[in-house]
Amino acid sequence: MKIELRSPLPVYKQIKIKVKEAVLQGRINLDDAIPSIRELARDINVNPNTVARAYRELEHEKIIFSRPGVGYMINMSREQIKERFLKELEDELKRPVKRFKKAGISKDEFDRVIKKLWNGSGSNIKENR
Amino acid sequence: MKIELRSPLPVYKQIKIKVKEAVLQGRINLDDAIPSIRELARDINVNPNTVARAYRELEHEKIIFSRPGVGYMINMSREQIKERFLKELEDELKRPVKRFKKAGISKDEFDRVIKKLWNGSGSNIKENR
Amino acid sequence: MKIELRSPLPVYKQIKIKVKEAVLQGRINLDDAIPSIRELARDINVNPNTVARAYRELEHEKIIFSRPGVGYMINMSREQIKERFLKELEDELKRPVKRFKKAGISKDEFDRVIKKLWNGSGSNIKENR
Amino acid sequence: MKIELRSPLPVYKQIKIKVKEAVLQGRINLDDAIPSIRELARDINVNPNTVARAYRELEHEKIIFSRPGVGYMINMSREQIKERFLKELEDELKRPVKRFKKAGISKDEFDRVIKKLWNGSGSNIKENR
DNA sequence: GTGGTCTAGACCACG
DNA sequence: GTGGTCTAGACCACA
Repeated sequence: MKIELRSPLPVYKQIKIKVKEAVLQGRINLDDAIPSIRELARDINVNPNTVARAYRELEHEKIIFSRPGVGYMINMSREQIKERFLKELEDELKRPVKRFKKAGISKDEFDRVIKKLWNGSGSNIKENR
Repeated sequence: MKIELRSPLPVYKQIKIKVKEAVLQGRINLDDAIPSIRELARDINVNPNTVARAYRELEHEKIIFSRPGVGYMINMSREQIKERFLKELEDELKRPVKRFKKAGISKDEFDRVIKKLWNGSGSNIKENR
Repeated sequence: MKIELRSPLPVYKQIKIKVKEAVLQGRINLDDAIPSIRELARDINVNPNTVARAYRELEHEKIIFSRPGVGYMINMSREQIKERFLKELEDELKRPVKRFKKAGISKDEFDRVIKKLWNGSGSNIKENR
Repeated sequence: MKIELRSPLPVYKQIKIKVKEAVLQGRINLDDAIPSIRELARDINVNPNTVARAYRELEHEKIIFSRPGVGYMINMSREQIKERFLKELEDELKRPVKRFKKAGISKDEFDRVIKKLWNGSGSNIKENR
């Protein structure tokens, strides 16, 4: 797991995303254990409180669950998480799309941008909050 | 100009967007004056410092220029601002699109979401920062 | 006389410079009249108060003098004004030169920049305050 | 870091320069933390808002980056900052040099002034904005 | 009147 | 503790 420190996206949110992505990519599955808070914190070199916050929220979203004394496990199927993920991304796209329209930019130009973004996928540092 | 004080989008950023939109929509043009800091602050009921910050940043982006003792004027043609605006929105869309791909979501599903967003354009209060 | 409205250099200071330059370039001479406040204000499309301020300061510097009922005349020889002008420019160059040195930039690099500036002289809008 | 409160150069601009100089002089390096807003504000006895403004602008210039909850870090190599610094100083010198030429002053006289400025480097209080 | 800088102090999110 | 936003109000220079 790689955290982007220069990103304005808070670290705890980045961690949440990474966990979900790991399931979506099939790297971990339902009932699998995920790294302990302290282990992960050491690995990615962040404050354990930050990892704890990410896990706490994931637990609250019922994506993971904690087995005291054992650790955290995945609590949701890939399909369910995918559904959630789609909804989140949709929310994130809402505002820019709305701004496109409000600025009087044509659907053609919009489609061109979207296509360009889908095809070109180089790594980039900047993130949205 | 209407500002959403409860939006997670900071007020000063909302102001910046509104000014750009006003040019894109042809409501103000190159060399036109925009409302004075104090006037706009009164109008939208925020502190003058907040408006000043928005204007200052627009000035750094060369979208407007200041004439101390006179006011702020538009410094960029509609076309130039449009270009900038497109780039900004593209940047804002980059991350979510990349996450779409990373999550192994198909182009079909992606297109479906995009289409839905473009068509359904009702106002919504929830925004991302 | 052309005033650069987009410049951060206040208009009244630009006017002062222009008057001095006119003498230095031999376009006006000792005891010649310069445009009246209202005339100049109309010409360059600025507030008469602004021209008045420029003239007042020029008078205070003994570069012009007013003959009530007649107008303003040049009060200083080209040579004297040149001397003043040199001193002013020297003052203006002081700070950047100092910063060059403080930043640990070599004399060679400095000389290269100076040479480049002296040779390349295209028009530019930006000014220092 | 020493700030001249009486200088016509605004405090926030002085802070920006000091940060850049610190990197140029090798006192701080890429990825190093710089003093926190509140700490620096206390040290140089100015309001935290003033420091925040300086840092914010440095961030927009990509000289530093912020990790909310952690602090600000240097985001640019010494070489990159040097390049920027040179360009800034060049911009600052442009106007006065142009005026030298416009006033019909010879290259010899100009070189004499430049040489004098480079050699005589005593501290001086008067500064241009 | 205008913009530009600065202070004092509040409240929030992040780690 | 850190940064980020915002308010309230002061003082200055410019037109």
